[in-house]
Formats: sequence, C-alpha cells, structure tokens
Amino acid sequence: MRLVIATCEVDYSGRLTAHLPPATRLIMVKSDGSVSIHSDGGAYKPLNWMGAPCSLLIEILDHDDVQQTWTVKNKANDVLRIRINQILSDTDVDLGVDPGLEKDGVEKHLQEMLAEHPGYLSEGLSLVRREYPTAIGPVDLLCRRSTGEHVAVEVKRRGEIDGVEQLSRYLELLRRDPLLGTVEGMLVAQMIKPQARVLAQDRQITCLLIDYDELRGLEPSENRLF
Amino acid sequence: MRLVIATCEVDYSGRLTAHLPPATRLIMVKSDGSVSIHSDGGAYKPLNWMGAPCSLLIEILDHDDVQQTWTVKNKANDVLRIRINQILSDTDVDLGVDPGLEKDGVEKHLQEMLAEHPGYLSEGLSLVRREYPTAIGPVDLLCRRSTGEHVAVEVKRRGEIDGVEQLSRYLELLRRDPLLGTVEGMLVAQMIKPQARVLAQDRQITCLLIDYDELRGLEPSENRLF
DNA sequence: ACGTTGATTTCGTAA
DNA sequence: TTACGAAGTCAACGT
Repeated sequence: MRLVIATCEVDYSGRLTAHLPPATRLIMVKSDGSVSIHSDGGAYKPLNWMGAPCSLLIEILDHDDVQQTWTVKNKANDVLRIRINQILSDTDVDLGVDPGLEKDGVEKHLQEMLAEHPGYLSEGLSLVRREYPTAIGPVDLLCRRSTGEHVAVEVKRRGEIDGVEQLSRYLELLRRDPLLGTVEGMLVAQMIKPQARVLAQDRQITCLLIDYDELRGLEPSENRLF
Repeated sequence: MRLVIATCEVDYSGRLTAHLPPATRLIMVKSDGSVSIHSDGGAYKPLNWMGAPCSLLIEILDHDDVQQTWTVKNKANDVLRIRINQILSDTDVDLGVDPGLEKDGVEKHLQEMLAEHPGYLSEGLSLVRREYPTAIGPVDLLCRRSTGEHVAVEVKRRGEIDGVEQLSRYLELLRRDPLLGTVEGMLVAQMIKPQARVLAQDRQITCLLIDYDELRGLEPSENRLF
C-alpha cells in the first residue's frame, strides 16, 4: 500500500462527472491497483476512487504548478485523473494479505443473550436448555412457561421461510415426546419477512421481533467490550 | 489526520460483534475523531470503523505483546477496541478543510455548456458574457436575442425558490442599466420545483428544463475527460 | 458468471 | 430535525 499526502486536483469521469478543487488530501494506492482519495472529514467513504481492476499511469511533469499527473482507468473507460501540485509525504508499506473480518455471529450472540433473559421473550418464561438436541439437530432454545407448557424457540437474524420450516420440523419431533407435553413454537428475529410471518401464523408459531440494542442493554457490562 | 501503520488486533461491538485477527493494517484517525482501519485490498470500505462523533482513549501499556490499546466509543455505546502490537509508522498531517466534491455538470459544467450553445435555450439567442458582473454578484449567463432584448439566465441543477429570488435580485439591478434595455429572466435547471415554477411565472421569469445528457451530446468529445 | 439482497451502509433531499 | 430514496454504493450468497 502506498500513501501519498499531497495537494492535488482531481477529475472523475464515469457514471458521473465530478471534480475536486485543489486541496491537500491523502491518496491511497492499494496493491491491487485501486486508488482512493480521502479528506480529513466525513465518513469513511473517500471523496473519489477507482476500484480494482484498473491501471495507473504516472507522468512526471516539468511544470512548476503540477509535478505529476496520475491517470487511473478501468475497463469501463471510467477515468480518474489526479493532478499533483506538491507531495508532502510518500510512504510505501507492505501490509501483507489481511486475514479479514470475522463477523462474530449476531445469531449466536442473540441466542446467548436470550438464553440469559428468557423472560424477554414472554413473561415468566424460563430456560430449559440452550441447543436442546433432537434427532434432526438442536433447537436454539427450549423454554418453559410458568404454567408448564414448553416453548421451542428458533433464533434468527432475519426471519424467513426457512426458519419457519426448520422450527416446524423441530416441533414435529418435540411434540412426539410425551415428557414435554404441549410444545409451542416461537420464531425470534430482528426482522421477519411477511411471507415467513404468514406461514408462521398458519402453523400457530408465534413471531417476535427483538431489538438487538435493547437486548444488549440487559447484559451485564462485563460481558461487553469496553 | 493521523495515519498509523501497525500490526494490530481489533474488536468491535455495536450493531454487530466482529473481530479482526492480528495483522498489519492502516489506522486512519480523522480530525473529527472518526477512526477507520484499512487493509491493502478490497474496495474503499475499511475493515472496521467508528464514525464521528466519538471519543478515542489511548492507553500506553507496558506489555511486550501489546504496546497500546485504543478504545473508541460513540453515544450509542458502540465500542471499537484496537490492540496495537507494533507501530511501524505514525504520521500526523494537517490537511485543512476540504472544499468538497463538485458533482460536475451540477452547475458549473451546465453553465459552460450552455455558454457554448446559447441557442439551446432559445432560438437565435447569443451569449453576451458568462458570469456577467453585477453589484451583488455575477449572473450566470447574460444573453441577447436577435431582436435586441437581453436575457439574464440563472443555471441550477435543481430549480427552487432560492434560485428565483436570486435571479429576481439580479434582474432588478440589470434593469437599472439603461445600456441593456429590456432584460428578461430565465431559470434553467434539470429539475424545477412546482413552487419555484409558480413564483417564476408570477415574476415573468421563463422556466426551462434541460437534459444534461442531451446537452453533453452537443459537446465536442475533446472537451470531455478521457 | 450473474442476479438478488443486506448493510455498523453513506449521502442527499423532502417533508 | 427526521424520514425516505438513491448510490460510481460494497459484499455475500444463491442460481
């Protein structure tokens, strides 16, 4: 990765036409050839950029006002032209290949938090077991009402048809177990698609939307990151 | 803007929970406090970030493996924790405030193209001067009909009340100049809001919608960037 | 390879 | 100020 801090002027022509007046900015050149131009403000989005794959042509000029001209092109003939007036800093580092972001399971985290606070799902509900085993796989949560009925809970980030089908299969098996007695079904998710909601209702499965942030608020702060 | 190149490990807890294994990365700290962590690949999107407003707490540690711990928090209690193993480079530069991206053709480009093709606005119209000066600022275009009347043109990407008011002020001044004689007003934009249209009509200002692509088609291709 | 969908979207404009 | 829609969206997943 190459980092150049320079006063520059930029023109872009592609899906739209845009221009950046002269100012001091950070120009980031990644090893895949992509170029992005950042200012010291706003969101993480650069002011202007060209994604890989693209080609970068650097021309060293003899002018007083423009030292270099960078021309970045891609296959679609989009062009990013950077006119560099003065380079203040130029760094080249080898960062190697990044192992990448691990999106630590939202679903898993939700399940953990709900296991800690089953009462959040329904008044007086208590946890029997997390990952309750069945012949076709574990149910996310098996709970029990104060009145004795069991509730099988499927936790998803987004509730779709699949989730309802999955829970239905679990319910079919769980209801064969005379020890459990009545077993209700509950689909819990941050978002539930209308189709899934209809199917769930048809199968007498309760749908519950949960607020991740609200749930996090119930957690003891030691479990959280800070 | 501060640019730190370091081997680091990152944890994020907020809308989701995520983790970045140890690797060498670029950490960008903008003057508004926002922090973003970039790898040397992928698109312009950083691996992890925290947008402003947020607070940054830096702790210098005595450990062999972790030199510093950065804790970034925002109002919503999202937390970004960066454990820095080794700093390879640390640069601080003052970029100043960026003038920002001009989505070209927005106004300036439109004005340039219309100056080149005044006949596009009205049959037989010719350009007197672009940025014609008045005491309260320059009029975008001053044109003249073949019959002698002048036409003051305000160019906007989006025609709103403001534009009509602005043009009205110019017209008031221009009409005091006996050398110009009759001066008509014309509001030219890619989109004109109904309210602006009504006000313009009330003030006998002509409204004209223009098609950016159609106008670009009139331009010689050398004027375009590629 | 291509289309569809979600996102720590970001960004702008309208209400 | 808030809500809604577009974006040079980016990235993941399914066909």
